[in-house]
Amino acid sequence: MPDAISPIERMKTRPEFLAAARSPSCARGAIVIQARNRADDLPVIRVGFTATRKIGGAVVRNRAKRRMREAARQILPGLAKPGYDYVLIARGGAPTRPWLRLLDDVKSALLSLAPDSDLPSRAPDRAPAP
RNA sequence: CCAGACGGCUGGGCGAUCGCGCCUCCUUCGGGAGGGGAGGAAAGUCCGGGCUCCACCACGACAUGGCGGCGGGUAACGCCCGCCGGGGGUGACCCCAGGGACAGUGCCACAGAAAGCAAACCGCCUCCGGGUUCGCCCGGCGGUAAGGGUGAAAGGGUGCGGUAAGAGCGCACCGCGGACCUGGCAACAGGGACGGCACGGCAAACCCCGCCAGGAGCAAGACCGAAUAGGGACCUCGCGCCCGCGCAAGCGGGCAGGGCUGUCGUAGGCCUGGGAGGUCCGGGUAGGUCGCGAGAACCGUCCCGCGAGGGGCGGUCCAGAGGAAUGAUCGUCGCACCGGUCUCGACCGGUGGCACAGAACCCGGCUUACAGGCCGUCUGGUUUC
Repeated sequence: MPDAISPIERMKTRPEFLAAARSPSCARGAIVIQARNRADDLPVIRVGFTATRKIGGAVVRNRAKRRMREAARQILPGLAKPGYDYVLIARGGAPTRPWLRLLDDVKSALLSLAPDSDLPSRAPDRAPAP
């Protein structure tokens, strides 16, 4: 059933990111995820990645984006909702966090942001790994 | 073997499974196959160029900024090489903004009498006058710069002679200036008649001299080009009344009408005297394409040169993104660290250990960052033969 798999696209322009920034977010471990219901009829899932200069230089930022991109490639097809935009923001531990823990962070954050869960209250930030 | 100096290289290896962007080919348009995909600094953006557009389109002058031993290399440089001079080191070697102070102006703190025309604070000495306890003391006209003291620096230094005391006053050596000679393309080096010491330092103070520089930058710039709004031309429909010109189309003027004059009424002034639809044209925004990688290229080799480098021949094609690919995970080996065993050199186990760091138009440099490892040349010391 190929029609059940929604296409995943990349977000590229600044207005898209700004729109997502006003949406509910959830911080888990080394990442923060913002989810926005675009409220249009297109079933596509869109993803964007952000790593600010606060976490390091170009090497660290690129590494964080690559790991988030790989994690999104593995996790999103099962947990993302069609018609939504997701923005993954790297926190300090994103380049060095163990890979399986990083996958757990993404899964957990996506489940918290699922539209079924009432109360979009932000979960308290889990303490970073020791 | 130890310590050190200099130059160069490297920047984890192999494999498996997924994946990314680019190019070529195939395709049943779902995709598939193949190729190639970060650095020595890609960094800082500090110099020099290429390439674009703008300006002047010739050159010069001025201003501003930079550079500054000499010769060479180079497209060019503030870079590099060789040499010279000065300084440091036992040495290999390292360091130096290293033009001009008789073109001019200015400054030299503190201390000191005096800091640039030379002078004289404490002193020293002849002579004159006075005093005297006969050691000398006081005052004056002069001579002098040896000694003292200050300073970063006090108008050559040491010694001998000389003198009333002194003084390049004379002499020797050293230092300084130096016509000229020799060597060198030159910076400069060696010698040096003679001069008898006259000429202090600061140009990273202004300045002078010589040389070099127009400005902005790939978000440069070129091409294609929607939608919407606005501009122009043409066509169709519409266009109250009066006057003038005209056969007509139409043009001009006036009035009505509309707008503005904060609002309403009245009066006045100014502007306009109109609209709708369609087709086409040009400018131009979003967006797209180019610029965008075969070159001051890389590899090998030969020749020239001490070297930087230059030349010949042969071969190779080697990243081109645009919220930005070049990755993720695992295994194994290597290295490091920790723990244990022990036949002291290995073995076993563990590690959330393995440098600095990511192309963005492209080259040549400089500077800065960098775990570990490798190679070469040389110096000093030590041991053995």
